[in-house]
Amino acid sequence: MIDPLRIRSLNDAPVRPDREWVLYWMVSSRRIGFNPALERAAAHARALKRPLLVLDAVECDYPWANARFHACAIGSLWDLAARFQSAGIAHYPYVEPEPGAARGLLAALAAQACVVVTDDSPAFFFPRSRAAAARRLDVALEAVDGVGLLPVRAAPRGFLRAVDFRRHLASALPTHLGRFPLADSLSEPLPRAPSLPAAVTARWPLARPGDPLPAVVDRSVAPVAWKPGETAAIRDLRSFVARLDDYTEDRRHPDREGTSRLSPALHWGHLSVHAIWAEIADRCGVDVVAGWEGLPEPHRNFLDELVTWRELTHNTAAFLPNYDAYDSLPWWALESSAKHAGDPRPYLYEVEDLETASTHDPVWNAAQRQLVAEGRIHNYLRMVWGKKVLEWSPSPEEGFRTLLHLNNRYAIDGRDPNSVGGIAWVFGRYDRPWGPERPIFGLIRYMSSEATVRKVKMKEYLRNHQ
DNA sequence: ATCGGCTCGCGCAA
DNA sequence: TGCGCGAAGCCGAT
Repeated sequence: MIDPLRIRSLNDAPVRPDREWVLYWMVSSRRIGFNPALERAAAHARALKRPLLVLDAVECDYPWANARFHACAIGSLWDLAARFQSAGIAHYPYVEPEPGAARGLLAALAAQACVVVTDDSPAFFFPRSRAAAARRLDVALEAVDGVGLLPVRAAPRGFLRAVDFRRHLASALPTHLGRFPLADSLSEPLPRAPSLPAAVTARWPLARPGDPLPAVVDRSVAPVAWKPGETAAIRDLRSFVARLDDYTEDRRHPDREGTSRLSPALHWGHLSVHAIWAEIADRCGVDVVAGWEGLPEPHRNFLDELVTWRELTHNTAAFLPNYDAYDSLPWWALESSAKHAGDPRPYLYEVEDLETASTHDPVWNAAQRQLVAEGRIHNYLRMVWGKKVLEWSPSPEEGFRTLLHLNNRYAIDGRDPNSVGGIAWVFGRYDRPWGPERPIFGLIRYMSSEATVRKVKMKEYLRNHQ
């Protein structure tokens, strides 16, 4: 059974049992495994004895759209198309050829739907687009939260420190581990797939592999080697879990690639946290309901990153107003930064200097080059990368904006509560004051490129990104 | 190599 | 009201 705390009704319109199909408007959970929204839509279809239709649309003018992100979004269409076809589910892959072309498609499919189910997600443009749909549709619209192990909106409040969120997690998690979504949302038989309505496909033609990239999409950020889609994500997951024993030590060193690198798959919804925990639990021979307290240290460390930190940042996105704006940072950090607003900045860079990795600092330049070339920065260096932009910007507000810009434009896991959380941490969120009080930083935790080179193994990394 | 000090806010015990 | 302690650090003293 789907956890009722994951389901929200977004409008007052009724379920209309005499219509043609149940529509799943797939948005941020683009997967078949452990997808409570898809599971919910399938349950409606069985109860109403109607077929299931999945709308899987990629618009071309969402914020930060470019060729890199389009490749991520479109790549999963074909992975899903094959799997929906073999499950006998009608799948409507659509790639918008020009801005605004998709307008009306959801409504056209919803006009023949008994009920519409979509993904819940607290951030980016998703809340606005759901709200617009809720106003427009004449049929019940439900949002189902497949973000994490805990339903985001079931939290009693927003949490601003990991230690407090951990306490909440410890009390809430046992219940929710007992309400796992299905490993295969389509495991139970469904009514036969409808043929897609000709009047709709005539106006919004089905996407096909090899369709050209829409002309309007920004080509200046090129696709990267990361392979999108649930199938690839599960393969990557298994290979990571096999080397999890070394996680605690290896994740610190850029030369070792000990991190999971699963963050893009989580961001695009190609992989769920449930799938990751189930895979680890299975390999360790424990039941998912038992939790990970008894597992070895590397496993616990990874799950703390995956669950505590990831779900904390989603909690922040859902509960802290303007969570991605500078002035939502903690009071002590704003005050300390303000006190140092007049400090001289020995290095000041324009966004363009940063974007082209033209600073005096070889560590920072290497991280920025990795971001541009690969769409990611090694986790440890991502912190230093951020701290330096704080140091080299005319003001912390501008540094904050610059980091969001660089991250949203290049990172394949950007535009996500998690990466906003990482950037906000640079300016003090989730952290505490640290003496001694320094120029520019004030009491905000300081990091240096020089100490980083001493502490972590990154000779090859510096060679590879120059 | 390891250790303390730097500094603030919060939950909890008293 | 006091106490302990907290995402990833840094620096200097031992």
